[in-house]
Amino acid sequence: MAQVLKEEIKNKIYQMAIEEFYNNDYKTATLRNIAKNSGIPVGLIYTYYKSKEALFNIIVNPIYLSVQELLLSEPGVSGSSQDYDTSFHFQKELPAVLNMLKNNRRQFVILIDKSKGTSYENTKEEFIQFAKIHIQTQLQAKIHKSQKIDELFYHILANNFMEGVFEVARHYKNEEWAANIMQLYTQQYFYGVNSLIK
Amino acid sequence: MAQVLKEEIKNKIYQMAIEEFYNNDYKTATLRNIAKNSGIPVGLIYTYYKSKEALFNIIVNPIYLSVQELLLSEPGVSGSSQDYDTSFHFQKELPAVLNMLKNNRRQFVILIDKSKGTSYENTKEEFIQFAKIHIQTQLQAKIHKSQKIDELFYHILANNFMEGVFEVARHYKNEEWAANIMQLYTQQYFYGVNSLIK
Amino acid sequence: MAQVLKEEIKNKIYQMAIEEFYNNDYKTATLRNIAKNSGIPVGLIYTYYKSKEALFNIIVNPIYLSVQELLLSEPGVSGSSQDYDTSFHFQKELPAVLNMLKNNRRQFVILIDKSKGTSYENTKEEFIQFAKIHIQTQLQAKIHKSQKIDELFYHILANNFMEGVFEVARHYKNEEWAANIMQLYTQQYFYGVNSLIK
Amino acid sequence: MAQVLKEEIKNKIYQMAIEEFYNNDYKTATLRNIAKNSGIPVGLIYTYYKSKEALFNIIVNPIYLSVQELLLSEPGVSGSSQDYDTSFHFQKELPAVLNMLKNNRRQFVILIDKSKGTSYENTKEEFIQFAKIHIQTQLQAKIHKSQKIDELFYHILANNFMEGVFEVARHYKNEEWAANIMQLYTQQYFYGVNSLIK
DNA sequence: GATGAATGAGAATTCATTCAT
DNA sequence: CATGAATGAATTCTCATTCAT
Repeated sequence: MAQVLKEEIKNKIYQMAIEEFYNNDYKTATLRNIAKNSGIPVGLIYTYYKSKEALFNIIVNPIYLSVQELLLSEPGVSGSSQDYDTSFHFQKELPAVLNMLKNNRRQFVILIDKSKGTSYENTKEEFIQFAKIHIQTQLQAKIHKSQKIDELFYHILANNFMEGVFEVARHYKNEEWAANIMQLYTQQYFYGVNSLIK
Repeated sequence: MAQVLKEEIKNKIYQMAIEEFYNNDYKTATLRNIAKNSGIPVGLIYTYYKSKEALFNIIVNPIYLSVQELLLSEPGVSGSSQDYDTSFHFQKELPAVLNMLKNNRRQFVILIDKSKGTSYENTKEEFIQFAKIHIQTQLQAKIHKSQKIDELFYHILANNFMEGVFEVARHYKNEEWAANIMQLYTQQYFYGVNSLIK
Repeated sequence: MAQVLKEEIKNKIYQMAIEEFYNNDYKTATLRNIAKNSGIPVGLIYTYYKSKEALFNIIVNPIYLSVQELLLSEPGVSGSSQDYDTSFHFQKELPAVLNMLKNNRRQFVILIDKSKGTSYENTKEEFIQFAKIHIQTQLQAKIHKSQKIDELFYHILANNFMEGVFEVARHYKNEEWAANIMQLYTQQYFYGVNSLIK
Repeated sequence: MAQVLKEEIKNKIYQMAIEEFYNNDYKTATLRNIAKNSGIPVGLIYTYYKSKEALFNIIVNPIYLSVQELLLSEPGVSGSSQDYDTSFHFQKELPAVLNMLKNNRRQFVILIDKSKGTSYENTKEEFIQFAKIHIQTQLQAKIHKSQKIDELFYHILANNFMEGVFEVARHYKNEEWAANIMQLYTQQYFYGVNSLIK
């Protein structure tokens, strides 16, 4: 039961830390607030988490890893050649993404928007880099060799694409809504991208 | 020459403040760092700027005003009916945008990405709202009445579009490069948007 | 016992703050000094009091309220018509005043003499105004209509009268002493005032 | 002419310093303000006055000396034996006091009310002590030996009396007004005092 | 002598983290 | 283990005074 109690407290801290980091920054968030909202003394946080940064990491790291995995996964052999749904093999990952948003959207937003001052402060950029590689690979296979496209343009496409996900995370309503938005916006995205290909 | 010296230091502080705010946040940035990098004692900053926030405002306000003006300007009478170049009358403003980026891209990034904790913290959202209104107006005129589109989707489109500008600002190389990217990316954007209109 | 310790320190700070504010001004007093004299680090003050001003207020506010109440109280029905003991119904309040001086004379002096720069900086004047109203009412009922007395003279009488209380507070020895002084000085005051009435 | 100019500047600083010390405290007043209001650079103050405290002293010292002199002067042989006008030989000094108020009332107020933090911070008390000695001497000559009066009561009488002067200084309107108030208030004061003498 | 920028010593305040109980 | 007070470093900001020009 002590164990149960401990888990409860640990979890309460975890939840309130999400609340705090989500509403503020890493820097702006205070352990005092987290403790107060958890109904426990400040010192007790250190029984469960080594430091402010460790607490932040535990919130953010699982999402970091799983999103990283999604973004690094191989495109898979999509034999079909429909224009857009194969691009960036995104359709395949969509359910996983929606699931992540459903369960952990706030951790995701913290990771992306509130991590300045932690070791995750470059995560957003890193994710966009991963997306960029996919997009670049796919597009370069399709466009005419002579058509020179700046590296950074792929970056912007990637950013654009990823920002769609971030925005859904930031303004999340419910699963259906998210699925709907994502469908519309990937359509818009891929039609747009295909327009670049003669 | 004392006068020259004064201007030099004031300017040095200004430049180093841009550096500091750009690399950090408003909150994370310290006057200590700005002073150190300017080679002056901290207190001297107050000879030139009233406070940390005043220094921030002086960096950011001119850009705020000019971008706001761009976003609030009337669409103008585009007689032609080519699909995308009339949309959001963006082509018209392009030169002004490129010019702003050329001269003040870092101030712009600070305004957009680093202003948490200042009176400008909602600027990014504000700008996206302005863009959203344009986009919504234009799209609603074109799509079939029966086609129901979530408010948030317009928001995402607007965010997406604006993020293109932000990204160019964040990774700016040179004028040509920016012009080229912007051209590509607005094309991609508008073709994508048009795909939504049957 | 930790609890006891806590109260002890809080009280120590409170006492040393009275000491510091009493010997200096609000502005001149420093938390550094208060901390040093309390044998604690400066930051610890903030564990017990929200700010310098909050600490000041806690010292001064109770006295402010109780004295205000005394000064606003109705004259009451003094049937007798002896000249001076009805004037300004002061005799009635005397015990309360003596009690206040006995227990909180230093807080009272701080409130009156050291509050420049706080929200209490006009308290002395405010109290004198209250006294002035009483005095004016009483005197105007007695003097001949034709006798014109400058508004400011009532102010000086009120100031004079109140200064008697302030002086007792500033040089307080003990209860008996205070009672004695107050008796003498109100007598002197009211005989003087009566001399003005033909 | 350089000398004339110098005198002008020196005088301007002097005047603006009076303004500044009068409206604030010694501590709260700033040389920056004085310089700004004098239309000169801060550093120039140091050409004419050695330090902030020196400037304060020059404003306040002449008044200090002349009031001190007034208060230390011998009662003189007032042959007449009217009750109150001989007491404290005040009538004799009245013209000098009125003259001082007319010309230097603000310096006087600064000396009395704003000198905390300077070497003059005890002047008010000192002056009251002087007055007390007079009052005590005079009263003790008249009252019955058996009547024991506390030392501090004389102090309060003295304070009371002096506060009358201070109040006139603080709210000074014009010479006539001052003379009138002083007459009324010394009357009130001495009748009151006489009431103590059987 | 005049100038006003530069200096440096505080002041209030905030927190992550530690540690005695 | 739990507690929350204690610590100390860091931050913004203010000025009297000095000093190079």
